[in-house]
Amino acid sequence: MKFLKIPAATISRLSIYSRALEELAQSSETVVSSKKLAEICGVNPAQIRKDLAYFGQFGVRGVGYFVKELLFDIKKILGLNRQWKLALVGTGNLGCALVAHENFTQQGYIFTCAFDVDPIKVGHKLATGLMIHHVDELEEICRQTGAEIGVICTPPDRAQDIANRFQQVPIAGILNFAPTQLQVPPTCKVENVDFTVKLDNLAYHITSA
Amino acid sequence: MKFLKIPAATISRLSIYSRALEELAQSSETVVSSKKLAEICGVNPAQIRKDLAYFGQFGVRGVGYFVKELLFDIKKILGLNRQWKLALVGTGNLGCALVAHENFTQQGYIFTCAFDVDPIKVGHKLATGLMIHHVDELEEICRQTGAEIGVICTPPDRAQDIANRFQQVPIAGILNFAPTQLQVPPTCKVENVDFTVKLDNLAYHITSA
DNA sequence: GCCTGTGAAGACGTTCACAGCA
DNA sequence: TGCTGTGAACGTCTTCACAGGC
Repeated sequence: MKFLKIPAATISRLSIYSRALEELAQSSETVVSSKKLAEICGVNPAQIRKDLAYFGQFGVRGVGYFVKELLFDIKKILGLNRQWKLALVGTGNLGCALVAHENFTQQGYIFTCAFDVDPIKVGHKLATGLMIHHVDELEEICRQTGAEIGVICTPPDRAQDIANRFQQVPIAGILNFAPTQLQVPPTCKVENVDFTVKLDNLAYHITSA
Repeated sequence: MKFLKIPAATISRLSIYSRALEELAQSSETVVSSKKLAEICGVNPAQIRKDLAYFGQFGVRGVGYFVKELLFDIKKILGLNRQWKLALVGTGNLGCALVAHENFTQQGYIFTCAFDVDPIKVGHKLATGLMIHHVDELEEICRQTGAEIGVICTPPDRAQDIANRFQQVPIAGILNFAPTQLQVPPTCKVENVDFTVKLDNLAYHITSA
């Protein structure tokens, strides 16, 4: 079924299903129907079945889905059945908050290196013990530590330069917190996390309500 | 033209256009074509014209758009021609990083109050001077400070409770950083900022590339 | 000639409705 | 009976292509 093009929205929902299933597993639920899972995740039940259908058949007709099995399968689909090594660039408030964020580690995302341009920071360690290197060493240290995903927490005017350097490593994915549209080759996947856009959405909806 | 239903994606793009136009204005560009703006924002030129068409006619045929005028108009559409008061709940690493975030203030988003449950934090001030109140006082202080948008930076298991309390204020919009699907009445608009979902997207795309 | 504004066409994603099976 | 799996219908968003106007 890998031939069909899978909607990006499907992947995001799988991630949400996975979280819901983890909670269900902790509540010792063994079976869940698409209807119940849909309620928890706030989507249409048919949507869940369609999303899963892209990857195979995971349920039992008349019964539903076995929570642990489905969780395992979804994690495998998403590639979460292993650890992912992250490289942080920009150790400001936000960058530090991310490194300290427990959810990441729980889900198998590990920061293996951190970078900054501030000479006062370079050579020192973050609260978690992670050493801060100068951005000039980015390519070398990323390769040494085997970083696979880059996390950009720099001011917007520095972000594109960092994205370019990541291509030299090369790094396959970038999580971009800088409010800029990065230009990268198609071999590199970028996901933007854009607080301001989200706030603007709220402002618009409140204004025109 | 307000009768037509406007795609959510259009609003998000307007926000991105607005940022691009701000940069153009700073570079002293006076006119921009949909083609050029599209390149900067990484979208189709027709998309930009369609997005704007929902709200009126802003360009000059054969010429393009006047940067400052269009910027002004888009900001007005989004409701960014005024200040917005934010209430922060959860003063962990992430919450503190947000309060300190300069982009917010620049765009007219101001934190007017902060809350936590930790008795060690309550009564103290954040680095910006913002006093931390106990969550029990949320409704009262939000009303006093006129907070319009709530920002949830609590652990996921506390997020729904906070969302409920926000309804009592009432608050019209929530920016939710907790990895949970909040249940709220239709009068309250929620925007989720979900790092883990984004990382999972990267993991998936890298894995199945 | 050039670029916007926009109806029409096309692509895409979601929901329906029911067949298939425990 | 109950719930999954799925083709078909539907609705939405994006892109095309060209008319309209500077």
